[in-house]
Amino acid sequence: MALKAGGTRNLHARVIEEIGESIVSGVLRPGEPLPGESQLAEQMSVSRTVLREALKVLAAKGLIETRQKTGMRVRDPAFWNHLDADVLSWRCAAMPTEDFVEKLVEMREIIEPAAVMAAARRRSPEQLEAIGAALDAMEDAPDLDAWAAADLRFHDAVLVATNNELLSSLFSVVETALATFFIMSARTAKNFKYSLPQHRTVYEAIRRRRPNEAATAMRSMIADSRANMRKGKRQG
Amino acid sequence: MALKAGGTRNLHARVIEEIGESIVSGVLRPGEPLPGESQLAEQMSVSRTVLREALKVLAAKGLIETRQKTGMRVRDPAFWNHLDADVLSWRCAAMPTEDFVEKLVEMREIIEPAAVMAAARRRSPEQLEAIGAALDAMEDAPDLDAWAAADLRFHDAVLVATNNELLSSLFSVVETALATFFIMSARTAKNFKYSLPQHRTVYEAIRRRRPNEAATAMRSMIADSRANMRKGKRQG
DNA sequence: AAGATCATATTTGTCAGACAAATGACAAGT
DNA sequence: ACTTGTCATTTGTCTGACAAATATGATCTT
Repeated sequence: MALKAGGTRNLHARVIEEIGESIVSGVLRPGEPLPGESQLAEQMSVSRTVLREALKVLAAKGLIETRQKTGMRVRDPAFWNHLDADVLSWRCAAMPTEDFVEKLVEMREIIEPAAVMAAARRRSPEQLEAIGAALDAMEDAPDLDAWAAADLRFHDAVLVATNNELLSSLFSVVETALATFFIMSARTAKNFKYSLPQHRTVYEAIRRRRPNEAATAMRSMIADSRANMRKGKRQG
Repeated sequence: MALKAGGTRNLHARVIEEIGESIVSGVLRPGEPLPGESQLAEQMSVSRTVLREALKVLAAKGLIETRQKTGMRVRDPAFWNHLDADVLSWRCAAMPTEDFVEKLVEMREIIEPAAVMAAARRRSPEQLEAIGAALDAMEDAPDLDAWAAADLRFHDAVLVATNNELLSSLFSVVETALATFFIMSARTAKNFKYSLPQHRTVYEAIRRRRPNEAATAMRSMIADSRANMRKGKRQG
C-alpha cells in the first residue's frame, strides 16, 4: 500500500530488501551458495542476529534454503513465492520487461471478470455502496493522481464484494504491482481515455445483480486499459 | 509439497507454526496484544533470539505487526497474506468448514479454465509431453493414492505449460490446500467417478491447440470433481 | 588400490546478557 | 486546558559463547 521510505526502516528490513532484490533480479543466481552468515553479516555491516532474522524471512518467501554446514543457497525460481507482495515488487523494480507486465495483465484478465461475476451475485448493500463511493470519487477527481487512486479503490471495492478473501488478496498483490506500470503509462499517454462510462456500467450490473453483464463490461474495461498502456508505451 | 514432520524441525519453525496457527484459527483475535517478547519467549521455552526470528516471519506473512514500546498485535485478517502456503495450510488445519472449501473451489474454477486456454496457446512440445506422461501415469495407477498423485501432476503440468509462473504458483498454493479435502472425499466416495476421459479430452485440446475446447473440457472436469466432493461428504 | 570408518573442522542453530532507540504515560509548568 | 519534558518499558541491535550437524579429509580395512 504505502510506499516504503528507504531511510529510517529497521535494519533487518533493509537487509531483507537488499538480498531479496539481488536474488530476484538475478544478481545472485539459483543454486549459488551465499557467503557464510558471519562473513555476510560483516559485509553488510550488521550483526549476525539481524542478518539471521532477514534470512529467515527470505527463506519463508522461498528465495533461499539453508542447511547446516553447507550454508545457504539461492533456490530455484520454481520454489519462490511469486505471489508474495515483496517478491513481486522486487521483480517489478528489477525487471520492467514487457514480458512480465504481460503476465500480470493476464492474471488481471483472468481474475477481474470472474470477480465481478461473484460480486454481482454476492455483494452486500454496504459493499455496493463502497463501490459507488469510489465511482463518485473518480468523477470528482481533480487530477490524474486522484483519479488513479479512486480507480484503485473502485477495483478493490469490487474484489472485496466477492466475499472471497483469497480472490481479493490475489488482486491486491497483482494490482499494486501493476499500478506502478499503469501510472507510468497514464502519465505518458497524452490522449488518455478515461473509461468512466464503463466503470458505471460495471457498477450498474453489480447493483442489478447481472453477473454476465458485469463480466463483459469489465472485460472491455480491461481491454481499454491495455490499449492505454500500449499507447503510453509508444509515446514514452 | 512434503508433509512436515513435527518432531525434529528447528525451534523457530515450531514457534512459527504454533503462533501462526493460534492466530489463523482465531485463538488470538485481531487487535489483541501479545505478551512481550521476553515473557512470550519464556512461556514457549525458547530464547528471545529464536522467538524474534519467528515473529519476523509471521510479520512477513502479514499476521502480526510490531511497534516499539507498544509490543505486537495481531493484524486484521484483511492484511494477512491469504495466499501464503503456510497461512493457507494453517487455515485448512483449523477451519475445515464448507464455506472455506467453497472459496478454494471457486478459485480453482476461475484459474483452471483460464490456465488450459493459455496452455493450449503457448505450451512447448516438452510441456505437452509432461502432461501426457502424467495422463499415462493416471491410467496405470494401481490404487487411489497413486491416481491422486498422478492427477495432481497432471494439473501441475498444465499450469506449468501456461508459462506464467504467477498462475502456476497460485494454482500450486490452492491445489495443495484442496488436496487434503479432495483425498478425504475420494476415500469416502464409494462410487467414485474417475474422470479419465475428460483428462484425455483436455490433453487432446491442448495438443491440437484448441483453447476453447480445452476450457470447456476442464470446466466439466471440475464440475465432476465438485460432485465427487459432495458425494464423499454425504457418505462421510 | 578401493572402499568403509572415523575424527575434525566448519557452519548453522541456539542461548544469555547487555545497551541503544523509540515511544506511551505521566508529571510539571505555563 | 494545553504544552513540555522526564521516565519507564518495550522492541531493536550487538556481542560472544556453546551445541548440533555435517562435509571433508585422514585413517583403517580388505
